[in-house]
Amino acid sequence: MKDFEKQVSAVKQELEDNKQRATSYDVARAAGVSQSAVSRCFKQGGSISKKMRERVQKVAVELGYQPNAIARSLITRRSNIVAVVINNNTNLYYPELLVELSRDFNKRGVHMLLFTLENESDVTNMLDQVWQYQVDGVILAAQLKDTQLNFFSERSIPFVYYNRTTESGPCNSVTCDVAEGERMLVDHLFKSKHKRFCLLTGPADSAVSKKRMQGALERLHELDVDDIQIVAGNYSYSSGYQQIKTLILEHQWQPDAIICANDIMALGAYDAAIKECNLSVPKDISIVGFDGAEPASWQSYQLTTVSQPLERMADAAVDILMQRIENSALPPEKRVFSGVFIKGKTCK
Amino acid sequence: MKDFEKQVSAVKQELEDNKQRATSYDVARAAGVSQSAVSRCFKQGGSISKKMRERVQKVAVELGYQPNAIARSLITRRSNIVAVVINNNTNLYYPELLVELSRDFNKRGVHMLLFTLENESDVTNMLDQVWQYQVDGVILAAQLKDTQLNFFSERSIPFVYYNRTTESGPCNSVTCDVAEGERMLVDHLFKSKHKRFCLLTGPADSAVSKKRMQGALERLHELDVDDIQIVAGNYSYSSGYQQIKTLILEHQWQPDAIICANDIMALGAYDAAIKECNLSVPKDISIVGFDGAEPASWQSYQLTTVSQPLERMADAAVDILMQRIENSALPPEKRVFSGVFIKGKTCK
DNA sequence: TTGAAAGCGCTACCAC
DNA sequence: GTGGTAGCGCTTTCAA
Repeated sequence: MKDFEKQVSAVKQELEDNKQRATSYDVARAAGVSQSAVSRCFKQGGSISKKMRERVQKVAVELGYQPNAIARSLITRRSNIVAVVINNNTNLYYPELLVELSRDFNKRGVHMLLFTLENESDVTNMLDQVWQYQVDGVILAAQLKDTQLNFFSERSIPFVYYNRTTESGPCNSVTCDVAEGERMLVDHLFKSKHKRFCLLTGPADSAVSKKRMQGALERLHELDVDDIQIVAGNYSYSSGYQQIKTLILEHQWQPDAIICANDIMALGAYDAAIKECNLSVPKDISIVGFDGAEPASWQSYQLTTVSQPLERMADAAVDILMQRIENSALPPEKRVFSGVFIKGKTCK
Repeated sequence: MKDFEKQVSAVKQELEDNKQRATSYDVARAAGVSQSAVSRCFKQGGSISKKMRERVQKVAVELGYQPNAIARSLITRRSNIVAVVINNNTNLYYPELLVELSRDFNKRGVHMLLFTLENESDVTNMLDQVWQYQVDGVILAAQLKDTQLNFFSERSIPFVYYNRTTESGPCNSVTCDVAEGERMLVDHLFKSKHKRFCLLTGPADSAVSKKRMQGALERLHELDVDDIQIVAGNYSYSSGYQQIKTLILEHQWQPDAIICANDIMALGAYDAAIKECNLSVPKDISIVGFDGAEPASWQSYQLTTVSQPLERMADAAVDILMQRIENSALPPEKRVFSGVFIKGKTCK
């Protein structure tokens, strides 16, 4: 055994005895080089000779060495971690979003710290954590108060609002053109002679729902439709089901079109109309949603809806965020995508 | 203005000028105490007088100081971060899992680093990241090779296998008793005189699917049923739809019961039977799934299935993991939950 | 109870 | 290209 190998196994033994993880210093010792050399070896574009790199890498593998990301972050002030904040009581359209985001971030060597919000106290807690963990940036798929958004600006933490934006003032955001989408839906219904409209909303505190319903209402008013009933749901299948059942059977008010704030609720409305009210869709009543959620396309439903280009929106959010992380001087950017009208079979 | 306040605002100004984040040292300077005192103030059970605590906290708020979690982790060797690894091409039952886990972990002040796996290279990458980021523990809702699991053991990183377990040898795992669940389903079908069975599997590389199908098969064999056809799906709605359509229309083989590896695929099978094959469910054909996914309970479907106690399973996983993080000497533990039979309306 | 000093593992900068 | 040295922000001894 050569001296070199002897040294490596001695260090290895020592680490195992003390149940310690290998540090760059250990690798340096074992390889007989300086600690700086080890560091450079693991850094992109570090000036290092081929010989040295091979020598160090061999030892590193042998000792199971990987640079400690925590220590690195401490000095570079870059954690390579972004926070993704979602509001779990809203739209269940998000699971697919997470997969998309995760894919995009991983491609860039960035990791996702996940926060799911349930109530207001979770928000302040999340803000603290984001600050404590020095995350490089934040994707916000949850509504925050303006004062809470200021938290990020004050600390120069770049963030991107997903599926929502600020009304006044600039910020980074990625949204789907909701007004346009609702207009397509309303126009489609109006052209086929629908007269009595029911709007089934999401939770009262959902800005997304508010925006969507507002979009539909505006267009209806433009078209001089005024036979409109607004019913409060909460995005869930069962709320759609219950509310439509109640509206038609108990309140005896039967619309000829139901515009829902999201797809899942629309499916609940669909089932209620058919199973509870003995109506035929779309003959007796038309139903439209919004999102382009998976189940909406299932054969049993084939919902008429507007599909959000999820993948492109996620890409955009990641793109905007990463740009702002690399270069904090970049001005804010709002990217708006058009939804895609899906004809479906729930409108006559 | 008192000297004290003067000092605070001087430090504050300085930080703002340099766009720097407040450190414990800054707080110490502003409050006229030692840096150690500030540190103790933010540590649970740090020995510190009430007066000192108040003084420090007031300044900390003023300067927007929060301890830097990264620096803390470096020295405590505890990141308060756990990795959650999910396999995105499998069962879409997971979104709810994430919300559950997130809720549980947040309650304990622990954060989730999310990894979604798409292919084999993602696994090795994930392992590296887990190691680099010094995560305290791992929840594995994805199948890994035994050699990959060793990675964790060798480095004493506690992990919990979710919805899967090791056949041989101990490990921490939380599972649903699949064999028992499938037995309930098969018995239910058998009792109502079903004779010709189709098994619709998940992706070939899914251990969960394999386990479920195996459970069903074993019971069928015990009951001396041998008119069985196995069809390969991939967990998705469309695979269920296509495969059943093909089986019945093209291969002209019509089972009287279809046992699916998961719920979503069962819904696809259901729709195919009705829309494509003009069959009536459950009169002509019975269909069962596994999971207790949301859409399975929708009025249009009311699928007969076995529901996994998601919330309790998630709780258990978090519980087992956190215990191992606090005390690494704890022996491995496998917790098995019984699924709940949901009668539904897709079996005669 | 308090403060001084060491050091976690790394990168960044400097000479050489 | 290479090695020495300082120091990121914190916790943790150890004296006082």
